[in-house]
Amino acid sequence: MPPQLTTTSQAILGLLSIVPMSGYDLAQAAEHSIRLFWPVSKSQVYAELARLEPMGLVQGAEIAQEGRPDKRLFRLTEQGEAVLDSWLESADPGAARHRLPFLLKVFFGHRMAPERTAELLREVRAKARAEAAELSSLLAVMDHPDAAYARLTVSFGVRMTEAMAAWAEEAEACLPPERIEIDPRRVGSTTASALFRAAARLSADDDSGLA
Amino acid sequence: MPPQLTTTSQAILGLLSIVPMSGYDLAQAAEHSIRLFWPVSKSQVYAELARLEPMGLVQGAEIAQEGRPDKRLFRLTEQGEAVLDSWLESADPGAARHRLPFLLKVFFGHRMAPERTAELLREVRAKARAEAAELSSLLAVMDHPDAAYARLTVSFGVRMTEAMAAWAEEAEACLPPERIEIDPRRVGSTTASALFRAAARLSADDDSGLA
DNA sequence: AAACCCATGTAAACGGTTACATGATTAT
DNA sequence: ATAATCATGTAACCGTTTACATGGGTTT
Repeated sequence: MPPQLTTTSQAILGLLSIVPMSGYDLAQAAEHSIRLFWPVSKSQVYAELARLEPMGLVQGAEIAQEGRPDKRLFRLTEQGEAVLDSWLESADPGAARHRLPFLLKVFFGHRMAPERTAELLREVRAKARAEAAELSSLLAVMDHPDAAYARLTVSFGVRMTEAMAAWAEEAEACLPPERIEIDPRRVGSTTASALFRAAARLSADDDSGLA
Repeated sequence: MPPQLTTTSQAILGLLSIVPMSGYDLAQAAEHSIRLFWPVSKSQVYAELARLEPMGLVQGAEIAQEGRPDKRLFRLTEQGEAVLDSWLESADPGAARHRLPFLLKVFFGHRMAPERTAELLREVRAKARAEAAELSSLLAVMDHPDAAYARLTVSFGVRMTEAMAAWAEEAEACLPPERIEIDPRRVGSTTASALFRAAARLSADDDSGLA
């Protein structure tokens, strides 16, 4: 019973379940495949390998090379396969985490003239459209039947970026015509209540305020 | 020139730009408003306040209370407002980061019978649908005109969760009928190449393999 | 009686990123 | 000449989370 593997550890095991690789290869593979939904930095790859090997989940073999540095080729051990598979087999999607600075900026839109937020929204839309296009053309090229699962993750990206672009467009049209003035001095403001209580999934009545 | 504020710092400033609040209030407000796209834990709220106050961006005032613990009410200083506004005014959306464990599981679907992945996908769809419904009913209740920007962030959530559910449904239908067998022993496998080179946005030819 | 709300923090760990360090080979 | 590729790592830091600590008041 390995002492609590992180999702990143499983990611490393998973990549090694495709081909045996060196740390260098792993870092590149991660960058070119799972980066968009589970980034793994180069240093962390080496750190993970150093953790996983003594646990017996992974095994490295020194490969002498000439003309370039020697390397250690890592492969999944049987124990490693078992650990990976037992993680995969639980249908638990795990906790998704998002950090989207631009939504913070939108949320605080009351500080700005609506045109500022509109500009931001156009930026968001442009980026989303560009990414959607890139991913779509990637999808078109991924015709190898064995890449079925990889294609699903890319099509996820297409869906999300398209939805994002659509939202940004709609949001721009929904922008208030005038700047929303919120005076923090107005203590117990209905605005603050509306903002904070809303998300609390509670009643739609009462306006006694926060303070 | 404050020495490099984090996005979380800006989030605290932003919340205080709505109403002056105690650390406790801030933590709750964050939990009930920006949590889905920028989570801030209770401890971190206090840590941020302790950083922001000596920088002069925020100022706390002791409020004596009876019947409950005293508290410190924090308000934005003029300098704090300036810092917040200059951050908001740049139309840079910032770097979005996602961590979606279920996409990792999908990506490694070749380890499992397709039915296992199908189960996962159904789980994902159910969760997404539930969240979409919750956010939609939230939206319906957020009718206060001053909550316009907050509503945009919620409608973003609706869009994303709906897109996610739609993807999960489509993905389930796209699942390969048979398990994809990938033998890592087959060094230089075309599969590995297809998976890893694909995302590199490069040529669609050549199959010399990785190793 | 037990649990939760208000209110403030500290301490420790964790997961992860960035920068640094080294060095041969190959491509531009 | 310069930069990029291959290859492996270390060290320091950063942002964040979790658990701990305390204590009166209110609600169930």
